[in-house]
Amino acid sequence: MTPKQQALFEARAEIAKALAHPTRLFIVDMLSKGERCVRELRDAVGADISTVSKHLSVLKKAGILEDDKRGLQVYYRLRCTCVLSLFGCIEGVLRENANKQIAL
Amino acid sequence: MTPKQQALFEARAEIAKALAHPTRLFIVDMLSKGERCVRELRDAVGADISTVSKHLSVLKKAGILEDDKRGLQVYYRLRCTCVLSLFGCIEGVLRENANKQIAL
DNA sequence: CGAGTATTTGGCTATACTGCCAAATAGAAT
DNA sequence: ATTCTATTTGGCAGTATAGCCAAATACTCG
Repeated sequence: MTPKQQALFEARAEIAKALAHPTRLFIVDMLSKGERCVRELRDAVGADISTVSKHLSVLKKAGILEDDKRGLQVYYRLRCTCVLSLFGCIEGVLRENANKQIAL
Repeated sequence: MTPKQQALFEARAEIAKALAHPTRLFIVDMLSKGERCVRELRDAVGADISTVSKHLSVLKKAGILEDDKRGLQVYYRLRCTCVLSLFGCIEGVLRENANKQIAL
């Protein structure tokens, strides 16, 4: 693995890592239906608001979300919908797993 | 988040987690060109063979790879190419990040 | 069978992540 | 200006992950 490849795959892994958590996937899914403020997300997720806020900042840092403050609330939304096709990819693997009995 | 949703997003996160590491993404990329045995992957990755073996087992457990032993070697390959479209998705985010200056 | 080769597993340490609480910040409203 | 509300940040404890070495396994070949 050359340093150049290393850098490329690290960049990719940053994005994958940001998505590698059930709560964050849930948030992305929820935002695919439109922007939401932190409290709305907190209510849906059911965790401490500081926890939700930290998840949001992980997704934002990875470039998956963007936010803006309007009034007292901070609204988050998807920065590009291409992330959604990621779900499709992942579902593809899950379907495969269901079909061919996966042998561990 | 209902228990049902919880389960769904946990299943998805398992797959995302398996891909959330530069070395594992590199391995997936390499296997997209055809099956390889562990030693070949080790040479390309440049880590201890036990490390590579563990990465492979993570990917296999997630249902992304399958393997079979032929002679002395164990050959790994992609179980479904749908994972490759994941790269496309991720590249999409990276491109977006490059375009709109991402503000942290 | 016994030696040799490819891979996996166990064990350990170092590092990173998660989630909660409490405290800090930012801004709106009185 | 002070208070109140929404969100973020710091800090901590618990848990998980990564990578190496050494030992175990699985199998082939003499």
